Amino acid sequence: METIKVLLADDHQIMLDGLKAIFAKDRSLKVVGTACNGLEVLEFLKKEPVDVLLLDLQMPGMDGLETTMHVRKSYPDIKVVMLTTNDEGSIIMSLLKVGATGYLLKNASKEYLIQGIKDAYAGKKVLSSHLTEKMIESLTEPPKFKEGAIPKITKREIEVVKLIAQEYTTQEIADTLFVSTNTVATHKRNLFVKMDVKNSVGMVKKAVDWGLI
Amino acid sequence: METIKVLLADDHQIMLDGLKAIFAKDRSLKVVGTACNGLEVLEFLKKEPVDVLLLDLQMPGMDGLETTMHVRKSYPDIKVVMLTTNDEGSIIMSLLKVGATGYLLKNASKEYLIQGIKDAYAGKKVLSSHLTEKMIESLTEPPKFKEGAIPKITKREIEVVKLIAQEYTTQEIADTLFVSTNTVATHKRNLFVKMDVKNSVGMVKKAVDWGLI
DNA sequence: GATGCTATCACACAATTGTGTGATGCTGAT
DNA sequence: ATCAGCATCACACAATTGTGTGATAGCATC
Repeated sequence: METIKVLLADDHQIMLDGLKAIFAKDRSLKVVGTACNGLEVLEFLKKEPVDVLLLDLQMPGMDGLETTMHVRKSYPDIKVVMLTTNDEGSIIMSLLKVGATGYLLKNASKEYLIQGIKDAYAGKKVLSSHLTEKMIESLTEPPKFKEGAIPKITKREIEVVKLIAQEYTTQEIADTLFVSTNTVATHKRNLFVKMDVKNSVGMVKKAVDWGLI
Repeated sequence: METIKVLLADDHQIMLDGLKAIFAKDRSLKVVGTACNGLEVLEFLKKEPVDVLLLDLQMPGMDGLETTMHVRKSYPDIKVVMLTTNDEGSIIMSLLKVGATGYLLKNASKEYLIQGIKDAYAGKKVLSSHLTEKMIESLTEPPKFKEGAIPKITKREIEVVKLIAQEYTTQEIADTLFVSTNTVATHKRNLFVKMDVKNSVGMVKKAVDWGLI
């Protein structure tokens, strides 16, 4: 089996040392370098090939998210695994969207970490099972938490929001719903207050957030 | 340990029989009824309490997705676990968003099924590990496709988009970026063309879609 | 050094949006 | 039967947005 070349990035030296120690025990992994921020990572990549990048989410300067974006762009074959204490669902989502291959918690066991790197190298998406939960929750729950504050939006109002989101003009909405522009304007007016936004842009954004659309 | 009351719904009698046989082996589960479509499920729920609903995604009449929505609305405490052969990421997402607690494959092992029901009952989100992969992919891949068509948006233009998304007025944007309102208007104008939208609402929506924000 | 792109600005005008205020009929819940 | 909430409309006016048509200057690339 060939050796997997791993690059570690974390702004805490202790963490780097710890990880190196952990990976040193496994013959199939080799830590080819370390970096303490995103820029150093990019520098390193210019000089040496890397298979898997283990990246801390929180770093000074260029953070994990931004670094991932850059790396994905220039080196699409490198697998990026995020390593962090953070377990906020929405952040995980952003990362996966940006193209991270995996997302592990810092308090994962040594074995889990090593396996995670191997899986990532093999092209598998890696996610701490605990995080899978979180992520699903971030999809499932939002409607509940956020919506604690969600006011009742009328059926009619939702129709209006949807049409606005489709770039319809007040006039066009009025025509579509067979009401006067005044009525549509009133609906919008009420929505602005209910949703606590200043204009249609804010309204649509929030509507998407709230899953109204 | 109290018994978990399970309601099975599937349009194939064989499947129902098979599931009943599987669950009969476990003392902590009790199949209190079966249904062959969504309407029957709702009928049953009116008469008897149920803890976990094991639902086939494909059913004639009211399908799993629709049934889930109805059940979630009227009986928010019932855990809905989807059981299906389908493993399309995007569908899973829809289900989870609608409030399904889990999603299992029909070819899962008996043990896995039983454990899945128990986990769901305990409030855990259940997802076949194979499906987790799929789901993540459905989040990861889309951006790649879409981006083929994404035009080059300038750094400055992105700043403008972001501010618009924050409900800033053209005047406010101008003040923030220390340029004239004319300049901002021009940026917007160019963005409308590049992004092929009619107004700020469409622009912001598309920007979110494209991950520009 | 021509060309293309970005960023900047002007000016005017049309179109749309947002606000203030007030009103009517209908419906479902109390 | 009353009352709250919804949907509907009017009218006027301010504010903002969107468009048409230029123009200039910097910068990179070819």
